[in-house]
Amino acid sequence: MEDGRRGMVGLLLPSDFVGRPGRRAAAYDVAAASDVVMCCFRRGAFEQLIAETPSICKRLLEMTLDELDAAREWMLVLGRKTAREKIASFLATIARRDATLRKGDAVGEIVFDLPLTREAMADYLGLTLETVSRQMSALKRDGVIRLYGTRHVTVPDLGRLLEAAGDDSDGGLPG
Amino acid sequence: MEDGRRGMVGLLLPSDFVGRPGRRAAAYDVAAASDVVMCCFRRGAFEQLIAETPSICKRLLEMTLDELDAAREWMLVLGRKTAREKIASFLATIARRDATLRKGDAVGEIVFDLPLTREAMADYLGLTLETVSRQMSALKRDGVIRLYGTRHVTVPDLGRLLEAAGDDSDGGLPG
DNA sequence: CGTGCTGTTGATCCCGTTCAATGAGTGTGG
DNA sequence: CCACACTCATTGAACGGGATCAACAGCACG
Repeated sequence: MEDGRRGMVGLLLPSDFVGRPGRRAAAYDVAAASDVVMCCFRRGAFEQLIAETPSICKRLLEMTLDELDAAREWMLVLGRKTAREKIASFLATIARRDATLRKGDAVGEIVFDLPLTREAMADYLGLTLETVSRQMSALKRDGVIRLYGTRHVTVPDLGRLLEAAGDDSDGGLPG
Repeated sequence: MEDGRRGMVGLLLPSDFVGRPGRRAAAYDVAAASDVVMCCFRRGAFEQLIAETPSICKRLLEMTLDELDAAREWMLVLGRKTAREKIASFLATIARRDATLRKGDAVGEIVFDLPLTREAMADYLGLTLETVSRQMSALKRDGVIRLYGTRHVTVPDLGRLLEAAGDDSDGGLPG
C-alpha cells in the first residue's frame, strides 16, 4: 500500500498457475520467497491455445474457481480468527499441501519446512512479525508443534493443530 | 463458523453471477439481504452450453478472474486496514458500483442506500456491529458522509472518502 | 572481528471488543 | 390510539489482544 503497509494476497506453491489470460498487467507483484522453477508461456500463443482448445479454458476456469474458494476461505481467516488461530491455520495449510505433494504417508507425524520468513507470514496473516514469532513460540510451548531451527516444523498431532486453528470438527479422518 | 462466529466472503450485487459450474454443492451459504430477482439456469443445460460454446466459457473465466481480483483486494482490506478505513472502503465500493449502474452523473454528490444492516457490514468487514456504528458516526461527524436515517448515505466529496479509506492517490479524477 | 539479517522476547500502549444501557422505527393486539 | 414487543442502531465504560517500541540473540558473510 502507498503508506508502507504491506500485504500478501496469495501463496503460490508447486503446481500452481499464475497470470491472467486476457490482461496485459497483473494487479499485484509476484515475488519469489525461495528458489523456483517456472514454466512460462508466451501470451499470444497461450491465448490462442485457449481460444482453440475449449477443454483448456474449462480447466483454467476450474482452477480459478478453486483459487476463488481458497481466497474466500482465507477472508474468513483474516476477518474472524485470532492471531493464534491464524498461525495454526497457516501451518495447517502448508502441512496439508505438503502432505498432498508427497502423498502416501497421510497419518502420523507431519514434517515440513516453512516457505516464508516471519515477516512474510505476518504480511500474509495480517499480523506483525513479533506477533507471529510469539504465537509460534506459544504453539511450541503448548506442544502443538515442534521447531527445529526457525523453519523446520513437525506436527505430532494434526487434530490438535486443527483444533488450535478453530477448524474443529475433528479433522475428519476417514475410518 | 462452528463456534458461532460469522463471516461474509462476498457481496452479490445486480448483474453478478453466483454458482459453480462443475460442482454440485457450494462451499458457502447465499442469503438474500434484500428483495432479489434471480435468473436461474438448470445445471445440466448450462454445463452443456459451456461445453459447446467456448466463448461462454471464456467469459465465465474472465468474470471469475475479476471476482478473484476483488477477493484479493478485499484480503488487503481485511488484513491491513483500520476499522475506519474498512468502513470507508466498503462505502466507496458501494458508491462505485452504484455510480456504475446508473452511470452518467459521475462527479458531484454521490447518493445511495446501504444494502446491509450494521451487523451484516460487521461480518463483511471483520468487525463488530458496535464498531461499525461508531465509525459510521465518526465519518458523519467528520463530514466525510451524511446520513439520513440509518441506510441512506450521501458522499459530498468522493476524494475525502477515498482518503479515509486509505486508497490515496487522489481518486484519479480525469481532467 | 564487525556488519547485516532474521528471529525472539520484554514493556507499554491503544484500537477494537465486550458488556450494558438506551433510543428509534415498526408491527401487533387490546 | 396507546401499550407492548421486537429488531436495528447508537452510545458509554472497561477490558484485553495485538501493535508498537526496544533490546538482544543466532547466524552467515566479508
